[in-house]
Amino acid sequence: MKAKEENTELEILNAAKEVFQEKGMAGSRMQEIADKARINKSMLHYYYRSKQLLFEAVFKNAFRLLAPQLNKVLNDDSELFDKIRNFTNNYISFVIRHPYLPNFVIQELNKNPDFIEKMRIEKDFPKVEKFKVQVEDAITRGIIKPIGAEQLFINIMSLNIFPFIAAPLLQGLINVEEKEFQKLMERRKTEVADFIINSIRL
Amino acid sequence: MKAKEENTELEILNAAKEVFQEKGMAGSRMQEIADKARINKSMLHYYYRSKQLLFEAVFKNAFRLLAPQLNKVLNDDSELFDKIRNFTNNYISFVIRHPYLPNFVIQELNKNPDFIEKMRIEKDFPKVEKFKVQVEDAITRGIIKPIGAEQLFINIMSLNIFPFIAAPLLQGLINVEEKEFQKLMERRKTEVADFIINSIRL
DNA sequence: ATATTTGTCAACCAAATGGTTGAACCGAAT
DNA sequence: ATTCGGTTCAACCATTTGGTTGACAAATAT
Repeated sequence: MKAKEENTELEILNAAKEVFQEKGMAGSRMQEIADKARINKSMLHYYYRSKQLLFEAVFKNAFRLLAPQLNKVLNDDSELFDKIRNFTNNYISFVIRHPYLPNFVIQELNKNPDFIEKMRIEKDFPKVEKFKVQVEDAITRGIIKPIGAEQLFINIMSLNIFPFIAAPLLQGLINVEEKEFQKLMERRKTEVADFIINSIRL
Repeated sequence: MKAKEENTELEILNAAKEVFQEKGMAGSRMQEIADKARINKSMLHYYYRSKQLLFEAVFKNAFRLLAPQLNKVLNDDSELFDKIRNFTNNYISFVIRHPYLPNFVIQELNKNPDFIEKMRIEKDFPKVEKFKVQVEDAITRGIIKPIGAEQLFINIMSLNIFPFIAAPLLQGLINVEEKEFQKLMERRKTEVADFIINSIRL
């Protein structure tokens, strides 16, 4: 019965992912997850004991998916400008594959800031140190203007992540349909990198 | 008994604001709002009929508070660079006064994109047209490099709003305490404006 | 083949939750 | 003093919700 067991467990995790990421912890219902996984509600508790634990499993999975993306900026050996261009160009593809994920992680971290400490233990938890060295090095070598690595990192994240988090608001303000907004996002793949590099290049 | 009536109604709205903005629609409990307003739960329904309507009252209020901030970028007569510096410098003060507000608006708009249409009717709903003219004018006058007004607007919003929305995540990644993070945000008041202007200035 | 463990479900359960009701209360007008 | 409209609350109510139980089926081990 091994196959089936793992199957059900995974089926639950996938259903839970969909529901939790779309509606958040508070807005999600165990029944909806069970329905989506096409199993009985008892099964959820059989495999994950409680809503809280199921949620944490989903959250950890989500974070483990997001972390490598952040590490592309923080812990990659490529040259700074390439790195910025690469991340910016790739992030949109990531969002298309996991539309609710970044916002989900950010929101639940807002409601439960302690989670970040639990995540820090993980071996691939993104750290800023290496990036900091790289930025400071680029500054001393006269490649970019002086800027705090933290600020630059925040800027890269902001410019890439925010438009997707605030999509409905921005669509409303700019007054474009979803299709047109997607085109704007598509153009950002290159424009945002240029925007950043223009700003820091010497 | 007029005074008391308005008092209770306002007291409810304030309590509801606090609870809704911190926990979102789904995570909020009518009882908690009643407790915070120091009144009976029945009063909530007496004045606002249902959770949904109370929520919408809070949301509209929140949006009406946020709109003027956005209009400082979109519908202000000041010169482009001043405008960017001004907005960037002021936005942090706004967030300190209303820490949960921007995220609240964005989140609930995500869960209910139709809300933006209801808001568009309001007379001070921010529109991008005027800003667009200003940016295109600055481009033809050779003051800034070519850039879509929409992209520039998204960039300004991203760089200013995102750090507060993702504060717990960013704090975790950069590995600083709240105090230190606040200092980073304080520095952004000027640095973000420079970052933007550096990027677009000719 | 038999016992044992593992997986699945329908039926339940207690607590929480949004909402309702009816009576009491209060200030103002008659 | 009485009436009357608006205000307040305690007690209720129906439904939802996370979670449990006990029986049964399906594998696995003996």
